[in-house]
Amino acid sequence: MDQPEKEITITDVAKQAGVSMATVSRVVNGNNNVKEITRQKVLAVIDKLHYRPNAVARGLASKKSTTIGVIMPSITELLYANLADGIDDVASMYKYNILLTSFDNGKNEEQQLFNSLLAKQVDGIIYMGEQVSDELYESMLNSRVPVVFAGAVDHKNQIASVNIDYVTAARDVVKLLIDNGNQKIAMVTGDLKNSINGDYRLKGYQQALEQGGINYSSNNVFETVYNLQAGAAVWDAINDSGATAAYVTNDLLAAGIVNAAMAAGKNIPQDFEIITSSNTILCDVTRPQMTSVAQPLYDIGAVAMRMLTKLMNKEIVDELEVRLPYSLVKRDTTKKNN
Amino acid sequence: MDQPEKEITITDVAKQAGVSMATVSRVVNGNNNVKEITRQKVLAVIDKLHYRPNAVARGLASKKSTTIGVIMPSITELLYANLADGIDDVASMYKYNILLTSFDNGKNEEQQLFNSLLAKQVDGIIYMGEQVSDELYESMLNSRVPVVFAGAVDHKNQIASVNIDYVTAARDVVKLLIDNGNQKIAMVTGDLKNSINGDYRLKGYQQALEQGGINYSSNNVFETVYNLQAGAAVWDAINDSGATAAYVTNDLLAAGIVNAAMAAGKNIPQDFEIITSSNTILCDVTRPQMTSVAQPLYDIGAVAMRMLTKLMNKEIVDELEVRLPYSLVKRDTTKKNN
DNA sequence: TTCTTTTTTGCAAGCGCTTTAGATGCTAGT
DNA sequence: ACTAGCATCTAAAGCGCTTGCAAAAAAGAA
Repeated sequence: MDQPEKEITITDVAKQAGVSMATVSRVVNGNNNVKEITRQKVLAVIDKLHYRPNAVARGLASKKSTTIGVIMPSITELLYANLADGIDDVASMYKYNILLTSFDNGKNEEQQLFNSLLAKQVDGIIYMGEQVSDELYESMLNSRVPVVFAGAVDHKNQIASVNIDYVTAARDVVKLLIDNGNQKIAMVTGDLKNSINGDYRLKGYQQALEQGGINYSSNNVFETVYNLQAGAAVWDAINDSGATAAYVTNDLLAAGIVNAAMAAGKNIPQDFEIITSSNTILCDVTRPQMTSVAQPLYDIGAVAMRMLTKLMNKEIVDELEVRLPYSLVKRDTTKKNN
Repeated sequence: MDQPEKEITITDVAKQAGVSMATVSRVVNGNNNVKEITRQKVLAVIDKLHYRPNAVARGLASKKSTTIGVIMPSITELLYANLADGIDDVASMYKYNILLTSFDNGKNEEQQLFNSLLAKQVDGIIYMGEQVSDELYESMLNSRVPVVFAGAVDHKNQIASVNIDYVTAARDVVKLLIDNGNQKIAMVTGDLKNSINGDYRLKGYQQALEQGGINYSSNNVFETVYNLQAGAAVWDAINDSGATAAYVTNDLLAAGIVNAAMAAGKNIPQDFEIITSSNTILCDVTRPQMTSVAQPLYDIGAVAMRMLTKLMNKEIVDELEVRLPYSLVKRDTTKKNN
């Protein structure tokens, strides 16, 4: 009884059903060239034997693994978790499995992850990192399988990507802060080498200032890391700078700032306004609740995955660089107008 | 140039290096039976050709995929994300890739996910769901590959699992609430059919009450779902019940309650105390910050994965049911004693 | 040197499935 | 009855790699 019951293979099914392997294969793969009665016969045997095709063998023979690779920074960051959620749903909708790899920021192991995914013969890859090295970029361009960026920008615009327009999003919210009467607005950001921050958001911030007739000063840009402590730590500097509002690029960081400001006795939003950038659940948890750019994270992931299916399928993709609409969710860290 | 440059295979390497495939295979797999000079020669060719072994072919030939499957509820729930984080780290430490599958609670698709993972020839599976159907349980027991539960209990204690002692954890915190002078303590929980809630935590809650000489009443047990709105929604009922403290089984739910109570003008912790159960980042984000059972989520995931490696390796595992120590992190939703 | 051992290699048989080329059996047309 | 034309099906060649077995080479032993 307890002996490792031999796995049943396509041969077993073929034998029992009195047909060839090829026919079983056709039935399993839904190929039409099988007489209905034969199909039934085969299906019956499959059912009886609990036959389950070996996906590895299938992959080797067909050169398709029905598996996609996902490269992401920490899975515990809500931003990425939400993107992954969208990817996952669409992937399973199209019967793809997900090979998940994440990297500790810093170590340049992304290239390695990428290679290992290729070695596993994934049919496509979704990348959600922050900055790709030239080498990795090169690998992606020459890759045998399609690559799509989700929530990550390709400055050279050669790789498919799904994002929101970070520039206008930043500009919009900073404009709102200006309209609300703020003259000195801090931008609190993560690594500026990440071009979403350093190129796009910063540009939007600067554009808004310019349009509002406010001089830009790098002194108002606070570069730090994405965690609560950093938020608390940076608060004093922000406050000392005389800023009356802050545009923050990360919800957790923003939560830290909100709490630090509250603890310092600031009255939010009357004395200080804050807008954050991802609209994760954290925006609803803090008190006051945070106004935020609402990135359609789930959708970004979902659309990226959908795009990948098309690419894998050699279908034409009209637009390589997709920009999904974002909105602004006003909560309680910004003043209510009229 | 743009023609799909043929993938280089072990044959190419063998030919170029003037050795047999077998030798190349040995070199690649670190088999010792290769003369050093030969090894160097082969490695040089591998390097030159950028040879990368096809993991699928390897898997088929060796019957090992160096891939494990992970079955989890929503990836966006911090609890699971943290478990997954630990799993991921240890998995990559042991060179395993992760095939991630998640399910929308409710639909009984877990069995299907399990089967699809087996079809993909994973070498082992980590399960993090809440309740396994009898059918699925049976499949797991008879599975060709080992299965480990992470943060999920096996009431029948036949499948390897890693958890904390939910009973004593619940008892401890409820005892603390009693010691703090509360006579009527609510338990706010998710689905009681999930045995972590319905069997373990509830039991701990009851034990603490009993030891404190307080009568248990199911009226003080509030069963709901895990989100912010539910927390807000259940608050009135809790308050009306006359409870002066609550033991909550989920951080997001707890955050909802904290905020609702504060909004209702309650003074926390003087008027109302709250203890939650997972010590995720949410505990630090709310104001007041939440006292919580500190489940070592990352470690649970890591240990589960480590156990799985042993199981996959046919090593002996002394204890099938691992209980990791938990602690209690006192923050500001409970009174400071002296 | 010759015979053993031991170390290195190569051969070739699969792993379980897909897929192409061609066989077989039917139906219909003439 | 004979053949063309389809619908079905089978045979068998891989897919790229691992691995047991045996041969070849190298190293000792006598």
